[in-house]
Amino acid sequence: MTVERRSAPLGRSRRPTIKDVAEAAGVSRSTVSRALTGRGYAASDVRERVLRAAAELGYVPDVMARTLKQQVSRSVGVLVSDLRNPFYAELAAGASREARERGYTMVLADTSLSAQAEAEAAEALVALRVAGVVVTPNSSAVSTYLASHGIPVVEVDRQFAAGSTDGVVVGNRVGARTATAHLVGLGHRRIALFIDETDWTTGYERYQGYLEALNAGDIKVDPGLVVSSGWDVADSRRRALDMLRGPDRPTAVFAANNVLAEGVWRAIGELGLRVPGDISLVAFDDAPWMSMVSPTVSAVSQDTFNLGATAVRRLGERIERPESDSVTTVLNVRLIERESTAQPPAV
Amino acid sequence: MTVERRSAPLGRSRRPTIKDVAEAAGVSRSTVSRALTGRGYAASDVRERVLRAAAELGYVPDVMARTLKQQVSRSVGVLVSDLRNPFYAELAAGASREARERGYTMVLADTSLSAQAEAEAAEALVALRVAGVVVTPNSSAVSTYLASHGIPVVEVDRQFAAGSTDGVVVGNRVGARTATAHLVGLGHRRIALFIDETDWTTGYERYQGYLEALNAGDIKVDPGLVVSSGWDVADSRRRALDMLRGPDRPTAVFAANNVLAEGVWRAIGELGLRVPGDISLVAFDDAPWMSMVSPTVSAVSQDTFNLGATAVRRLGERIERPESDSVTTVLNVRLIERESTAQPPAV
DNA sequence: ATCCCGTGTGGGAACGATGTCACAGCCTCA
DNA sequence: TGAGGCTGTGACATCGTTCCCACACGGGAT
Repeated sequence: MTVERRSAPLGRSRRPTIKDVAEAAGVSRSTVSRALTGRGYAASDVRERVLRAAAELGYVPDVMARTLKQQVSRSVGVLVSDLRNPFYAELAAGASREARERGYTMVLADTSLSAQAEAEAAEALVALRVAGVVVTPNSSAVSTYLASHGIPVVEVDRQFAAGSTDGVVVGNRVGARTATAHLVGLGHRRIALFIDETDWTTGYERYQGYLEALNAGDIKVDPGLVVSSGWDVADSRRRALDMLRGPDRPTAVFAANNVLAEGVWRAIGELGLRVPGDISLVAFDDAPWMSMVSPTVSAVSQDTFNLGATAVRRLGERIERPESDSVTTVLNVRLIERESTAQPPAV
Repeated sequence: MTVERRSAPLGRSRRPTIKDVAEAAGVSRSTVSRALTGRGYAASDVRERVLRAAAELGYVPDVMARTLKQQVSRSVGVLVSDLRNPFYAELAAGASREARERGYTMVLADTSLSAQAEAEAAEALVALRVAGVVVTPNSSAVSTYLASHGIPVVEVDRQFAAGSTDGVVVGNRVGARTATAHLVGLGHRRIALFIDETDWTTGYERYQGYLEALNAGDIKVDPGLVVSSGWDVADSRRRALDMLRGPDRPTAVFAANNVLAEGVWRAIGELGLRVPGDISLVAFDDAPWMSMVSPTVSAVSQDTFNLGATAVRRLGERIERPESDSVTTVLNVRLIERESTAQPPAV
């Protein structure tokens, strides 16, 4: 790391306040407020003068003062698990755009899957008096805490407080069932499931979808084929190596999210297995790499950007009508069939 | 999109203020403030009582009021171009972690490469009285504007206001030179450069690095091999198809960022060219897919997470000592040699 | 006894914006 | 002419917090 030195400090001067604008325009603070916000009377020539004075001074109303007075801010909090995961990044991007379109400032925190960080972030949001919060929750703690402070919450991707807070999720069960049924339809009977955990709604629903498809195909569930892997690629890769090196390996794998799919993909590559000749692979959550590798990977695609945008939209509605019944919005998913799935190898 | 209905509104009650805590503890507001902030005297038994009362009430100090009074907030703004690009997502993740560690709240906006959105975001940050801003700038406008409001700025990834504001960048020139020299060293003489634009410091430096390596190898620059592509994958892919279908195609391509590399990669795949047999590829900016595809793609890797973290750290220092000279920090990059680069095909 | 100092505590004025309220003009209509 | 209705403006209290200042109390030195 190299450091070069350059010059130049910068002069600091007091930021203009509404009072400065008032003096410059020769009117009172009240009049400036009315002219700028458009609430209340202001003669057109006066309004003109005020606007010009404000522009000349580069006046920007102080959100702190305004919020303090009005007791309601124009910012929303967004809490995501891990920005480095493209899923959450895209979700945040969607939230960001929708927030901007609705005139909200977005306060974003990456909770890094740590309960500690999540709690701190939640408290910071309460302190900021945000108008509402969108969260990809790890427990019901955040929703409960925020609700106790009267802050509207929308849970996105997964739900812990369904029934008492709004939620925006995707059709996890249907998606998982479709993906698994696709494999069954191709003739697979030994289909492994890689999943992170089944306590959350996402994992639970995907697991159920997997089971449903097997049942529908009259396939007995083999618990040895259901791998409850950890969070990261490394762990998933290790578990996949173990399983695929075994004697009685599956002919197909359904990976319940993009991280697990990456681990499985790497393991397959390392073992020199051919896809889909030796083994078929289908993933939940279509990550960019899946359409770039060879063979391309079939995946259940969720519109993640839209997921984030929808959550913020729902939050906006909730803020406007706090007393309405809570709603769970389910976005549809679709299976994209690519090259990684085919008939099982002849025995 | 399906919608289910669920029940339950929630009781709203006034948020506890410092006054409520004071009454509960039987002391004055001043004493509560001293007890909680630790500034000024407070007898230990009184402090105890106050802390307990605050905890019981679930009191969270109002950041708005505090900021209004103190005229300095504990939040920083982060402006990035496009969260959907893993580069910016990772940068934001780094910024997020560093901000949290330093006790700052992060206000993040995705400016979507639109000057309009950027200007709006900047104004929102001024209104929020953020302590400082980290930005991946598109012009010098933001830095200038924020500086005029006395808000410290750190430019990250690229610089438009070098000399007057701090910057955190990577060794673009060295990285590009190394990557190109790697190709030259393998025997390539027709090396194409895909680059977005050369007006920004990133593009300019990478271009210069490319030229330097060619010069060092006594290779005459062929302007026809320098492609100034647009922003997105689709555009880059199109330009790559054009070039690689041509009669006199290059034996190697250096793509100056991950988006351009993706476009080139897709084009190569569509044309059925073999990497590195027919053509070598090296990219600036190591994206996840580059180590997953086959063959894996050689790339100049920058520690993007660290880039974001460093920028926030630098911002923190600047906030503490506003008058010190501005500094440009250059993070080192390194070339990761993978499978996509080899000797040119025998003629 | 008086003064002074250290230790605690409370009163009250900010910070910047909003919005209610009162009121000053002016016009219209009875 | 006086009542009443508009239009337009300014004074002022308020939001929740901080922090300067005044002051009360007790003890030690004069």
